[in-house]
Amino acid sequence: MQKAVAAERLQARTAPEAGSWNGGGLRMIRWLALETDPNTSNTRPPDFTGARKVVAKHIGGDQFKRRAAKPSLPSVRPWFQPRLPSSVQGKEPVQGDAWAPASRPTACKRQVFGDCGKSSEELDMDKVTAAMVLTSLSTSPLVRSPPVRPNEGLSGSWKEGGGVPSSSSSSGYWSWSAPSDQSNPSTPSPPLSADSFKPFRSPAPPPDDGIDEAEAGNLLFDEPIPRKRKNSMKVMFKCLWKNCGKVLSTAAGIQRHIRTIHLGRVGDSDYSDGEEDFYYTEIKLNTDSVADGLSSLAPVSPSQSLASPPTFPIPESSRTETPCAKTDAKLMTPLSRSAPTTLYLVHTDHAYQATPPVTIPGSAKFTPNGSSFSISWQSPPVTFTGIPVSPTHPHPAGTGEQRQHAHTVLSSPPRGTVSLRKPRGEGKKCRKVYGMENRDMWCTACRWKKACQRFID
DNA sequence: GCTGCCGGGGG
DNA sequence: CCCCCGGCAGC
Ligand SMILES: [Zn+2]
Repeated sequence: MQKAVAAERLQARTAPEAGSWNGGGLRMIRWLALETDPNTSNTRPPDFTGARKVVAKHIGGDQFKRRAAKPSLPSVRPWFQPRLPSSVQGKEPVQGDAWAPASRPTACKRQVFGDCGKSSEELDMDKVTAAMVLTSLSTSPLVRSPPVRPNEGLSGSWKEGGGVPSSSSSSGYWSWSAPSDQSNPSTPSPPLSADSFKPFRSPAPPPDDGIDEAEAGNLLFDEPIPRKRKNSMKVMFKCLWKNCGKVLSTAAGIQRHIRTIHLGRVGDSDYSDGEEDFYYTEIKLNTDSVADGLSSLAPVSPSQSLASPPTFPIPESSRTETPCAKTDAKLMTPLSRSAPTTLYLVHTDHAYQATPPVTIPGSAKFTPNGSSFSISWQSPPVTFTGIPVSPTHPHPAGTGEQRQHAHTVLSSPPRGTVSLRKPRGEGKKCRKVYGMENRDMWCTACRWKKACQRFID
């Protein structure tokens, strides 16, 4: 079996240049395949060392060239023997249910959140967003970014947007509006209408924001769970001013409201200079928007429950925020177990720990043509989340703090010309494992400087 | 600099 | 065919 896989893989990876391989390569594959099996290696003539005519050139190229084989047989064996099983095991986890065991603990974490139905990122995002919104209503990452909010703990993505006020309009206002918007403690500035502000108000904003977020998510990944609503909703305009949740049915109205109430513009004097735009957003209201809003926040959303088999009740819901965020990458695994999105997630996971592109196809034919690529690039981005803790991803991206992962990010990856070159095997190969001195123990492929057949990625 | 390995070549 | 190696590219 392994052989088959190995061979296939070899073929697959070389597919792009299949032509060359077809020639002699294929043949070689066949051959190498035989050798792949641990047992077969034993089969090799015991005098394999003797076979080598080469003596040591000098240590170069492959470093030390084939040095006169030492009487390694007996001594080597023990080394080699144990190796095999290990190698097998080594790959087992990756391909198989490596995650199965580990999943349990992580799963718990996930559960805490109570939302297991959807993709973790999305959830996180939702969460985060919701939290933010609650804290200070006024946000709509995608659309109009609210002024300010310089240091945002969580997704710093929009920071940019917020930080940069529209050039037009009086910057003076910005100066003070910023602090006000930021945090509740001391908020002298906005003379908002005290009436409309109260804990109750909060729920209102979240819904729409949440929706936006969610929809964004839809764009990025495919949303498994059907979102209710969508039909019969009316467009309203909501004031995003800190504690003002005023909702008006007309843009003009909301603008006026903002201009007069929040921006302190006197009377009607000047028409909208556009600044108001930043303080309101249009929302689609459903009859029971409130209920919805709550549900999105509460872990017991109906839609979600459907997807998640909540094994554990997990009462407390306290600050699980942070931990969850940090684990987001891993969370996917456990989640996959239960969620319908399994396949997709699994892919991600594997791609993550194994190797990016071409290697993924465990067994399927998979041709290096257009569509398939999506897989390769998809995985990385998926893991993203603007959250600080960017896991172990190769993409250094240089700046650790860089914000702006942006939702747009997704669009870029696919484009491209793919066939870059092979990603290059990840794990250690014979050469590294056994070392030059034990070259005899290498798999044939390695000895021939071909793709290793023993330690396949 | 080391590794992995493609592509090419020699016997 | 079997085997080797130059040389490139990722790390
Ligand atoms: Zn090998």
